[in-house]
Amino acid sequence: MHEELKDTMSTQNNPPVVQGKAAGNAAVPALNKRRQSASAKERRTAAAVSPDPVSLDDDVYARIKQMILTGQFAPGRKLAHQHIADLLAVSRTPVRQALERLYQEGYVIRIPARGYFVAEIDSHEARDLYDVRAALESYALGLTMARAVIGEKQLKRSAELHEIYAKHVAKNAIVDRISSDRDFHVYLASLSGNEYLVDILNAVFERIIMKRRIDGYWSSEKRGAAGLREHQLLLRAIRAGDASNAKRILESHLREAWVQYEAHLLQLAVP
Amino acid sequence: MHEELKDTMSTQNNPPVVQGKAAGNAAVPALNKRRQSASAKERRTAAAVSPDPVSLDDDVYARIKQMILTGQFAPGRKLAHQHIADLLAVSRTPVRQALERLYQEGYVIRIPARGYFVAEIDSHEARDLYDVRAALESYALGLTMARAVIGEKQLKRSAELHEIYAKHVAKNAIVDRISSDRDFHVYLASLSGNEYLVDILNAVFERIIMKRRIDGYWSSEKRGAAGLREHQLLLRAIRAGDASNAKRILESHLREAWVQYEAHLLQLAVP
DNA sequence: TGATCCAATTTTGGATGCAAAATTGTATTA
DNA sequence: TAATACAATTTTGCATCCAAAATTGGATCA
Repeated sequence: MHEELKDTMSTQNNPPVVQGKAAGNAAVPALNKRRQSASAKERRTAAAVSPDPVSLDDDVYARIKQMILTGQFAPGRKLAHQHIADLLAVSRTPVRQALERLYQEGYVIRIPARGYFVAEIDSHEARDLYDVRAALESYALGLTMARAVIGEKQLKRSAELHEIYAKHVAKNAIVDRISSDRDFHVYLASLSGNEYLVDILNAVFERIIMKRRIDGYWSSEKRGAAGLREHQLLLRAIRAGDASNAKRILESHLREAWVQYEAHLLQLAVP
Repeated sequence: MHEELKDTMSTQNNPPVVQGKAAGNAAVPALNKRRQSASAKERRTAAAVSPDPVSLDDDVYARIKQMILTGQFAPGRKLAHQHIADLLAVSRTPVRQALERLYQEGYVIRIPARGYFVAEIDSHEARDLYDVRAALESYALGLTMARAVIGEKQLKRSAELHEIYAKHVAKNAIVDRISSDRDFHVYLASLSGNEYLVDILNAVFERIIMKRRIDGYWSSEKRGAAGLREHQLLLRAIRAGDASNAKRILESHLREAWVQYEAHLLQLAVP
């Protein structure tokens, strides 16, 4: 036990005015705005002018995360404080701060006296991710159909996102296709009104996309086209207010996506 | 852009031997062992003897979190570095590190140049939490029934956890009841084999329990007894391999739990 | 009495210092 | 040549220092 712990939930310190929002994010990726850097010295002064008083922490965090997501920092790679600090031209403090955050989010692992390393994702975890994704999306859809009122605006927006996705499929623009697919799905989930769920779903998507990038899995054109049709069916069912059908379509869509990916993983493992 | 970024996913640095496990935790609470402290100076030397080389960071993190969960640090309260550091007899560095982690997990909010504050949870978020809980548990149960083989060992363990819960209900040991209820549910979810899901579920539970503590909601004895019966029915259905029935029971169990809590929240809001 | 400005103080956010532990590289020995 | 020992170097993990910003507490003025 420790001394002087008479300091409990006493009256001390009034809550700040803000409160209430901004909370509510466990499995959460950056809700934090980003900046494309500027050296440490610049910052202090620049911040006064710029309408973007983001801390250096956030900046460093975003940049390291980006490097991990894009594969510039490969899985397993060691992330030494000094090295990263030199690379980004900052001191070690914000780097540690950022690594801690990434550790919490699971992008990085930490071995007590040995440091931080970019996390690996095995195929077992990939399956877990797909399952969590299905759990969340499916439940969100149920909520949406059951209690949210889907207005014209929402339908229009869904269709819009669908169109964007379609365009990328047509152009076979791989990276854009994947990110617009994500946008479509996350938007649908967001109609449930459950922000917490959406936050987690976003984090899950980010990891799935990272894993896919690592595995070089961009799925086939055939899958892209099928996905397109499935989205279309899903939208139709939603529009029709047919909850059970919508759910069925979504679940089979997600299952199919996983099956294809799994096949790719197995293929990687064999030769 | 930045200089010297020719340092990409180059060969530099071999992966550490460990890897592979230990990863896979986004919405994750402490997977980290704890220690009941010891001042900074003690640590270095003590660590050599103690078989518990946990960092001070982890310790501070666990202790602050505990204080938040138990309400010693009330929602909205400001968490100033120096103040906490004095309280725990460490320097500000590990405190900042810990606060950052708590921020990432959503227990604390951060306002850029103003500091950290214990997060509030509104009733809207409480509902979101219950929904995410339902999404995860329900899906996990589906997975378990569909692909996991539930052996005698698992059934026995479930029954055991159920018994423990029953005992606490009987003794009306409130805190124990809640935590054993959590153990029961998390164990069932873990049978799905999806660790990622379990991690998130644990985080969700932790927040729900915190929120309930804040609201002084320990649920009625009546609800405790009903919950007990529902658990029993659930176990029976699982044992019988009746997936759809099990799922139905679980979902209604969770719905009921929420309805009761919601009633409490409404009651709080009115008078 | 109540609002406004300003100086003193606190607090944040970041940089650096430093001891212990881990890693690496080299020489010595078998 | 291969294994071990050990010294030099790096890295972690925590403490401390410091400038800029925010907060506080008066004093001043209306």
